[in-house]
Amino acid sequence: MHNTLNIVEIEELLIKDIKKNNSIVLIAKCNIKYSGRAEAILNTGERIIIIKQDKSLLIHQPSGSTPVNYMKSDSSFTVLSNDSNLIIRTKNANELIELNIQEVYSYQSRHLEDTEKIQLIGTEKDMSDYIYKHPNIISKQFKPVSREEQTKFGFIDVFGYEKDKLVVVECKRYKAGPNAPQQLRRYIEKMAKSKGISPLKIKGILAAPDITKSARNMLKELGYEFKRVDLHELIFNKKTKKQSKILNFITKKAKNI
Amino acid sequence: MHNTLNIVEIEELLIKDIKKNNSIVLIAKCNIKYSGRAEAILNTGERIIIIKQDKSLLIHQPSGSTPVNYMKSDSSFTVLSNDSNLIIRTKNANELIELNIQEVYSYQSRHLEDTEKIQLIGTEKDMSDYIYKHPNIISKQFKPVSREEQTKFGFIDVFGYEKDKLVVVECKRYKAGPNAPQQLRRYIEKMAKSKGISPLKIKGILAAPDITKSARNMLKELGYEFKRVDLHELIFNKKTKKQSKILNFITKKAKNI
DNA sequence: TCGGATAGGCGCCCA
DNA sequence: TGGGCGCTTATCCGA
Repeated sequence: MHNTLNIVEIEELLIKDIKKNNSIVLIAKCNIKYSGRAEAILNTGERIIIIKQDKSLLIHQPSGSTPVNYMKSDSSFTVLSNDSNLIIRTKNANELIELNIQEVYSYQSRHLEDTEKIQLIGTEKDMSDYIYKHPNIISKQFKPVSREEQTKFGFIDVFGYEKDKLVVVECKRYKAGPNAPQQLRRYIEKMAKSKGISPLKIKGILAAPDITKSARNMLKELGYEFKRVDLHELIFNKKTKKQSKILNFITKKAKNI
Repeated sequence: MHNTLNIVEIEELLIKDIKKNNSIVLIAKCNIKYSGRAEAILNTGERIIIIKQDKSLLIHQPSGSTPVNYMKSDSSFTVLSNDSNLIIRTKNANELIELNIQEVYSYQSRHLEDTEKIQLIGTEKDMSDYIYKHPNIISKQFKPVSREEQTKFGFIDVFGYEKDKLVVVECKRYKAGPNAPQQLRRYIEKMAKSKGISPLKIKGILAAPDITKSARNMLKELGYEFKRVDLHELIFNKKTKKQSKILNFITKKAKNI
């Protein structure tokens, strides 16, 4: 039997740390009820519980990368002990979690200082930027006009023309599925309607590294084109300063596990 | 200045705990590089780092409910110390995270026992089940035939007929957006094509608690119907045994924070 | 394994 | 605040 921490002491710590806007990590045996957008129960097991200083709650099982239960930031917390159990009730506008803790194996808290934001390269936005700057990968005639713009027809990744024909480009970072041709169709039909022209007058291009078979069929039936564009390849073949800095992983002798 | 733990000791603990398939939680100051499906850097800040026993990695900033960096389960871990820094390198097939830890404020580990799975009620599947069992909420004539079935036309939520007219129902748990009418359209067109009939011969119904204005316009243009169905209301008005058990939250006097 | 779709999705941006 | 949409989406389920 492992050591477990005293429930009443943990209760005091929790109340103090939540008030002080500290982040808290518990390792504990608990069961959970959730009521809100759906209803859920999770029977007793050992989990990692995080209460962040923004008043969000995360409960993680020992496997999987998504939390099994969670609450958004700015939730309110109520703590009480009951015989040998510790109950944490977390509420926000329409949701409620009741965490019933039987045993606490570890309790850690600290106010965390972190003002940094992640810098991410290789998103769909980067892909549409790339196409905007290198329109020849779409076609020699393609002249882009706008990118990532919320037009009155909808949100179009890259928009431009070839000679006198309008062109709408929809980008996907990964293999395009059946939703992609539909999205393209929707933008084109809205644009055609708005401009009072036939949708057939607008060229649709789906730019993605790959496409599923049924999506390809759909695209063909709709009269649009698939253009293979693999952002990852383009980045690796033509590293910018930004990327080369990121990719410059230090390599040293290491203890492999 | 807070106490910080000895980097070399932490290195030893990490190697031991990863080998022993323990779950590990660190509170530490670190910076992070990621390379894989995208490229990312995150400069130094104080974070919560979790290495789960399934060999997944999660790094959480002090706010927000999604991890800022992460790796899937079954990744491999390499630990090394370098002057006063601890480096954890996590790899899987196509991805790499390098975690450079400057200070460790807390280290906890334990093998967690948890065989439970969450039981969830109120999903879209529950909604299509409900419609299947209570077809009158769609219309008096509606006779459902199948639900949640991967037909050769696609994955249709509820399928049936009214007298001699085919009916396709698409369910959304919350307010339907512009994608919903398109999805309905896609299923109906595929079905029409497959059966060699006109899409106009098939009735399309979008069942959802609400719909955005532009989605409503789109739906109208396509000749489909919106049917307000709010699963949450239905569940609350007509609690089943399962739900009433879940919703039976213990109410006791509590210390509000 | 791939494909298709949901998610208690989350988070971001923009009207 | 709501709408629209990408996400290192993750996760589930079926072919």
